[in-house]
Amino acid sequence: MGQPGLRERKKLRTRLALIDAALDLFLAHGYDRTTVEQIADAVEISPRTFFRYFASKEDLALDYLTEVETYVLAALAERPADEPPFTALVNAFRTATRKLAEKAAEDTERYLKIRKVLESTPALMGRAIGRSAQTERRITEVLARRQGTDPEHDRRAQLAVAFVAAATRIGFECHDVGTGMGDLVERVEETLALAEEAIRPDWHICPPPGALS
Amino acid sequence: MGQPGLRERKKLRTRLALIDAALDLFLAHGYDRTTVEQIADAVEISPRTFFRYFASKEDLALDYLTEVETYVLAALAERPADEPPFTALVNAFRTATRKLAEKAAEDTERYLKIRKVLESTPALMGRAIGRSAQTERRITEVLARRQGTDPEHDRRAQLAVAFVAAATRIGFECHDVGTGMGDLVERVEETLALAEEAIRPDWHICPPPGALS
DNA sequence: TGTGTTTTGTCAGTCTGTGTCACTAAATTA
DNA sequence: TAATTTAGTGACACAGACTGACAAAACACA
Repeated sequence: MGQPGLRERKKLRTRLALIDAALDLFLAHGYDRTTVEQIADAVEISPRTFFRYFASKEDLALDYLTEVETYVLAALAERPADEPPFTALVNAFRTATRKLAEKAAEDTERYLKIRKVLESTPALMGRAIGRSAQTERRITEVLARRQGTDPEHDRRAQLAVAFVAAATRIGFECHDVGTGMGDLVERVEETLALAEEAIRPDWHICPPPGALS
Repeated sequence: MGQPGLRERKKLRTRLALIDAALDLFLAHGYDRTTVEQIADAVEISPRTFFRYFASKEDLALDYLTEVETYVLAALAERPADEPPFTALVNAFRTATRKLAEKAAEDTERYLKIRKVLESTPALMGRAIGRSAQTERRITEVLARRQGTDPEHDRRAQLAVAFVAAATRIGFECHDVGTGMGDLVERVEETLALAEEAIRPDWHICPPPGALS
């Protein structure tokens, strides 16, 4: 049992082939004007099988993004327990962004293609942002657990996550995809620095007495 | 031309009838299990005509929300020019929320129904958040014009809008729909106050020398 | 009342996504 | 190695969202 098994390997290959074929078709003809049938044909599988790999066409385009977002969860778990929450978040998003930029060329290329598709398909961009709100919830859970608070009611934690996530998103948005992954990390660092500048240094460490929970 | 004309009035009536019928069906059977045909039948129009009133089923469910968001644009335009940007934003979101809470009972009921549908349909909630990101862009444009900066590059403005919008969203989220519109304003006020508490009082008024643009 | 414009319905069609069933090939067991 | 179980696939049928084209109805106005 040293190998993942023949079946598993083939599945992974088909999955990647679908993503790559789809992204190229999206870039060539546009997301909306590319049909599932065309994608399936390019990989020589039946359209029915396409939906056994991805729940929807949208799913194919956005799944990789949520994967990236989970890096933040991993990075946050690594932060020392005594780090103030806002700082820990900023550092976690920083680390996750760096990790993305340092991936294999093949992976980053895939990522850049997705970004390009997103930029030329506003509706899809909206869906991506909607999804990342879901990830924010999970990040908030981890942060709240760290603080020993209830994620559903700790509004400071919710705010902190929303702030840092928004800053990171803005950093990504002002990164020019045309330049490859080169400037991405810098853009995000800059924007996170701006966010840190905006926040009171002592915020969230100890809630002022009598403050709203 | 004192009246909007018979035709216009009938169109408005049909539009509202569609929204109300749809919301009731959504609440009774769920958003996904309600078909456009059922909604059209309830109002006695053909399914084809439905799509002349709304671009999509999703559109029917979310259009009213974007309408609410535009209140912020109106409120921001009313803020005195010498108010610091972050304060102006907070006040604009405050005013917009109050305006929503003070609408006619019929309108607020519609709004509460939409909220309930959203809560029971995560996918739809995601779409709503994705759309509001679009509104954030428009708010940023107004704020940047106020400051005389370029909305595409003024990252402080982008951050400020994202922060205040996120705080407001969190305020809405922690408002219990079951209690009617009663506590909504308070919840949002509380959350915005928390956000103000988090931000340096002098932030964004005058960028520190040598800061990143 | 007649005429021109808007709105609506009908029909046919595309595309996404799902349920079902039979078939093949891998994995497991004897 | 042979028999058996299991997973992945293709083919077919179908529901539901949405669109384009054209004809019929409803309306506004002279």
